[in-house]
Amino acid sequence: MNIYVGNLAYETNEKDIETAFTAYGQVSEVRLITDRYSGRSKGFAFVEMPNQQEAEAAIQDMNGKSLQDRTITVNEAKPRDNSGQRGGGSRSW
DNA sequence: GTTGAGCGTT
Repeated sequence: MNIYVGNLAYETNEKDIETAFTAYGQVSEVRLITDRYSGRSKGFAFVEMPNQQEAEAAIQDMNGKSLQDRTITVNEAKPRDNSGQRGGGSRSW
């Protein structure tokens, strides 16, 4: 299950998220979203957990919790929008 | 500071 983690502090790293979520179960991958043009954190991240029940437990327990003085939002991630799809260079012409 | 980008075939 893909999990969305929002309202993170800029000081938060993938290791912090991984440590926080691995406590509830197995974490397959952690992706801290950073701005591609500035290299800074966007303030949210995604966590992938192979076990659904552990993922739900992590979501329910982590949602609304405070991490580094920031109340984070945790819920199931939505599929990516068109924003991440390749095609910046118009190739469809 | 709130839903993921890789510029060319993973």
